[in-house]
Amino acid sequence: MQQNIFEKEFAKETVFKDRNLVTPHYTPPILPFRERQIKEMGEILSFSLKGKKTDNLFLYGKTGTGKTSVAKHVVQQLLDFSVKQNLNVEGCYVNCRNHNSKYRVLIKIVKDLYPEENFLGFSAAFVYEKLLDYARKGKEFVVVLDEVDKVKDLDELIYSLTRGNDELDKGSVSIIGISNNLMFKDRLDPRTKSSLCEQEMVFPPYNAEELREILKQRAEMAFKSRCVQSSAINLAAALAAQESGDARTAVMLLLRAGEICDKKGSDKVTDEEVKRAKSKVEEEIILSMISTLPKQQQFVLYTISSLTLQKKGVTRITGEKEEGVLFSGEIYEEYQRIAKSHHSDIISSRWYRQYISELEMYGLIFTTASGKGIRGQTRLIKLGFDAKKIREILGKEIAN
DNA sequence: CCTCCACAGGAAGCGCAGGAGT
DNA sequence: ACTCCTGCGCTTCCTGTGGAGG
Repeated sequence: MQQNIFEKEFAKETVFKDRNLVTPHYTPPILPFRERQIKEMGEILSFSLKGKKTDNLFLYGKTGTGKTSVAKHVVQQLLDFSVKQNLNVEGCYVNCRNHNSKYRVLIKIVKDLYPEENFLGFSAAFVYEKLLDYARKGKEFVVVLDEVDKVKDLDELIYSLTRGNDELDKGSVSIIGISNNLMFKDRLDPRTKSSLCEQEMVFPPYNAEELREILKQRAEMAFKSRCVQSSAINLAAALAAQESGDARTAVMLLLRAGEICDKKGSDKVTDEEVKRAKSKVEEEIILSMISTLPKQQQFVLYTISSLTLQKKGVTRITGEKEEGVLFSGEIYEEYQRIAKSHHSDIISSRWYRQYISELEMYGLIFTTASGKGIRGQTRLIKLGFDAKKIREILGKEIAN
């Protein structure tokens, strides 16, 4: 008799108790080291329970610092409490990466309010009225806009949402904006800025100590008991902390390490698996950052990684030596050659500089102003990740 | 000291796509 | 269906800057 192909997979030994709990989507019920932010946010939102409009709130901090988790957590608690006490508070979460225009955000909100109806195709004004109708029933409405910097016409969205408050005598609309881009705030229309940022909260990165606690807590929930060595947790925390203090990377390390264990039939996560997971997670992070970049920007980054591999280092006139540092100008020249050889257009040097600034913002490269020993004013550019990996990944990306 | 270098980065404008208004 | 409008990606043009070199 032939064996069902799933039988073997199903019976396979695993170190996981519940694998879902170490995926990035999962929000744990307890958020360590964010008590202050939770309390502060709770205080701000509590006004809605008394039937008042709460201040709009803007959260920022790097990726994996718990912004989304805290926001979801507090809003959920608010809604739970509201239901229990029979109060008129309503909330909604929108990820603006998927809903990246005023219209799409409004559609998403209204669809959450009226799940059985479909508003796709209706005019923006109609959808907006629908939203106000809802608030007119005396609802205090809290909208969480995650990755709010991705909205194309953000000024108008914020304006529309806040304008609602003037037209309503009962009920209100409050906004919680989340962003990991600090610069973005300064590019906003001053009016938008002042209304969105009535209150602000900063989320600092976690340090190694804090990450260790977080991972310990997750490991206990997600893995079978005694399947994860404590030294492995320490290592994962240390690795994530020196990279960025990003809890998401730290958790991903644990997840991939566990998967590596399962694959080779081992029943214990040790330093060895974490080390191997590190390279895998790094690749995933690089790929997720790189794949959405414009083609020309990919060429620029590819050029930087190629040159980094070719050159051993720059000797300054002062005698000190630095590894893997490139001049802005030489990159642009090489970029033109590479783009040409791919029969691609070539961007102007001005726009190239713009791309360089963006790459720095994403943390893919580091730049420093040329100081003593270098003639003229230029930027010295250094890769933020392993050159070989970036070139390898980009090579595939550019090919298609 | 002045001049030149090798860029940085602001301002203005251009062509295009996609949405709103009619 | 048609114009009009607007944001976006990009170019062109330009002024600014810190140090090298004479």
